[in-house]
Amino acid sequence: MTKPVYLQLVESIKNKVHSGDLKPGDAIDSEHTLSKEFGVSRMTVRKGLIMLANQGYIYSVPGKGSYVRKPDYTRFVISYDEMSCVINEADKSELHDVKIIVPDEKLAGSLQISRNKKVILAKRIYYNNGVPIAYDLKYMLYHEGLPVVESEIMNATFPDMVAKGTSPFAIKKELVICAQAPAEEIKLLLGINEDTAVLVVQQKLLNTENKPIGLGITYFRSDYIRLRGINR
Amino acid sequence: MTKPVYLQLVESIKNKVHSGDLKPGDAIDSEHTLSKEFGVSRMTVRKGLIMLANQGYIYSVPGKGSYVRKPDYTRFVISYDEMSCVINEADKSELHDVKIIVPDEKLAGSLQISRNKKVILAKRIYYNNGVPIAYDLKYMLYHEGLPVVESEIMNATFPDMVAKGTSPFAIKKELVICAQAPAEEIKLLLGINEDTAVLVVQQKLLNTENKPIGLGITYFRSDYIRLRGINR
DNA sequence: CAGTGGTCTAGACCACAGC
DNA sequence: CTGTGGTCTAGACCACTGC
Repeated sequence: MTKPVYLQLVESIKNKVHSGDLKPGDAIDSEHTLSKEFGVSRMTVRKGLIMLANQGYIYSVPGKGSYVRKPDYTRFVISYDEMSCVINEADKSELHDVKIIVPDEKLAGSLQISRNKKVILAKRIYYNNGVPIAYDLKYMLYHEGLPVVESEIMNATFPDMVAKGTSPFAIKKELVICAQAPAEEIKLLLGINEDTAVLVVQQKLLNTENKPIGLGITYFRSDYIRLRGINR
Repeated sequence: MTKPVYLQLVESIKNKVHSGDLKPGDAIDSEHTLSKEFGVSRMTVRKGLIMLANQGYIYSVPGKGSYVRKPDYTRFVISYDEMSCVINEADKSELHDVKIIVPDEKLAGSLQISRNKKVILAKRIYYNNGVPIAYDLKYMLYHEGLPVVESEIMNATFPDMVAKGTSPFAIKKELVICAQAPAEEIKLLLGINEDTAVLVVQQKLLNTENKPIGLGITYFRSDYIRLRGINR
């Protein structure tokens, strides 16, 4: 079983880049040259170069050539899901409270709505082995005629809850991560004292027009959560 | 100025997915069908489909067809750099201490080295407008014949410091993010009390064989840091 | 002007799914 | 067997770059 030619070309160039044979800014041989070197058609060469470009190794300038890109050390991919990002996955979730509220100024600003709109607030606590490890608040725009039933709030994922009726692709999510010393309410709910901090993860859901349609804030016990990221 | 055909095809299918006309799991028309529909060659259709696959919209099964993928809400991209991720960028960095140490058991484990190897430890404090906002520890494997000079430690990025001599592409980074109540030492250095938590970001640098070659731990004042992530 | 990358074609052969 | 996606070719035309 032999690898397709365009993958061989990808590997060949990656090796030169990894070994330092090609350094950031260096020019790659032209597509014409590579097609002769590898004895393949230009389309096959292009397929490989496009893959290298997608993976951040090179970039191309029309009329000039292709060049090795400087790697970006600041981009990381993290996998975040409020139920499974804790050290030992949350095994139970308990609905603490659901109500319809009138937003205060800060929330109205976050959701970009006027303060006379109604908002659904669901409070939830996540457990691991009986230990409360996270306190979760979810704010959703309230729409007449689209009642939220408890089973949905318990079982659906946040995007599913908010995106009822629209395509799941029509949603963007933004995360904001920070640390806090726990407020009194949170100390009580999670059974911690001031020696334990909380990691706060805010999720904002946006529709295709970048209008907020939901806001989630999760307070994790610092001794039960670790977010992991990798680059590339 | 008219868009290339393969981009028109990409847009067309994205629209059907966004509108809910195509739902996750649904089959896309075959490449042959699409090439007739759009009046273009099959290679042009494939270029569009490959782009859609790269962007997570569809996946292809050889011998069967292409299908709409279920979106992944758990993947986020964050941009992290210890100097510029704070709310107002750190404007000054001060070297607090540099020394060569013998690792304790935990550090030796983290770096996967034996405890008789030497490690360089650089302690640093970041400031914003004169306020200390972060305390930073960097551990690097010590190699004879590769002296670390102070100017490098002050000015180089962490990967550059550690990767001297090797290609910058030959490095992977892993992040671990958590919250902590500040230890006494950190309270003093950052001038905070127990009402302020710290966000801890650990960076591990790995070479191509996945061996650790450097470890960085940064303690940020919780009131000065916010990490942001977006999906897709 | 010659060389470069970007787009596109009209075929071809293959391995694979499913009937 | 037919239909599917995966690979590949040998051309073509275009817009752009730099001389």
